[in-house]
Amino acid sequence: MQVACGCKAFRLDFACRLTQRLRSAMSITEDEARKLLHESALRATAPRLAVLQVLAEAQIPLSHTEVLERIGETDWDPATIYRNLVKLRDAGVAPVVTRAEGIDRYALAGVQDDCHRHPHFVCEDCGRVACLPAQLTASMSMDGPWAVSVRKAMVQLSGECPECLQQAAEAPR
Amino acid sequence: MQVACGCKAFRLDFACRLTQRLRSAMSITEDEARKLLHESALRATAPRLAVLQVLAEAQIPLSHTEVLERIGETDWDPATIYRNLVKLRDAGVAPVVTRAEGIDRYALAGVQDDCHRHPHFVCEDCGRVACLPAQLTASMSMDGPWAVSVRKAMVQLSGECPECLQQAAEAPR
DNA sequence: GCTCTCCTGCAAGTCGGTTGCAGGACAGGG
DNA sequence: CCCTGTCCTGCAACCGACTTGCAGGAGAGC
Repeated sequence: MQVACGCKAFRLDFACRLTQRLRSAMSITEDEARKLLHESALRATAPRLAVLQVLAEAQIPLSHTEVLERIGETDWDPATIYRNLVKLRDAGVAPVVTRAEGIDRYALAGVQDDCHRHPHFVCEDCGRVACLPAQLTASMSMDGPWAVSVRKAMVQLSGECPECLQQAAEAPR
Repeated sequence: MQVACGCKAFRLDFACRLTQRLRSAMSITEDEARKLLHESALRATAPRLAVLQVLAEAQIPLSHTEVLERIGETDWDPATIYRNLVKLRDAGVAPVVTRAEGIDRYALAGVQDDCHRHPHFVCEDCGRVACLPAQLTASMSMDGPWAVSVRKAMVQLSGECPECLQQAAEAPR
């Protein structure tokens, strides 16, 4: 529950454009990472650069735990990695693109053309997440490699409900 | 991560038909509840009947915590209510229709025409869940009471990924 | 270099979900 | 109507994701 500041959307688009060049690179040089952080007014610390690197290399959205695994053995605290993900998320650099199974997964904005505004698939067995084509139609579930896999679909929208909007309008802080 | 048994889908449809008559009633008599449980081979215990009652009265999907709140002060253990929800879910009587914010919410199958196979809206402020029209189109976000509310949309599909399907085929248990 | 922030490690705490165990309650058969 | 096997319940844990307070340490502009 937190209020999104007005500049958030802008920053996201900004970061999107900034990282556009990474699209097919699937990795990021330290200089690029530092520049990206600088543009977002974030300090370039070792764990933060590592998180960026991991997210850039991943072709799928990663959860906190998955980022930890990919980083491997370090003496960085899990909480530090977590806070870095939150920072990057708030800066619009690495938005949460899926909350499948109640687990937030982050992805570098711009690594995918559409900033991950496409459906995601969660495996009920292994828990891994995959990206699905944006033009998801009824026919899609009938052919292609995912045909037999998709068993359930949920469409989830979020924002502020009319009631809360009204309350906010009545009692502005 | 658990394997769905083959009969699950059948049971769900079965329960759907069974509770079809409850559609607009928004409540359930004890006899109806007992019958419903009997059809699903579940014992009719006091907490279980209470859970059914609460779910039937609710017009929206409820989480474990919300069910507890609606039941009010009792000496039933929260774990008992939880296990009852799980039982009802597994029997197809009360499937999880949304996992918004990582919280499972259950709804009586058949209380809604479409067994809740429509999009759900989660308020980022109060956390409450609402049901949205099934025929969700781009234009929908432009008019109607939800117009200004919807800020984010996620499409989440799940099942077993091709890789896991193949492993299961290679090493059947 | 200096200093002001921001960041980190440590430790703890929240919350939803889940489970083992022993005793108690339900329901069908006798 | 009782008996018995099975299912259910209460209690008390545990797990994993997410969060946060605090004190000390490290970036970055001047």
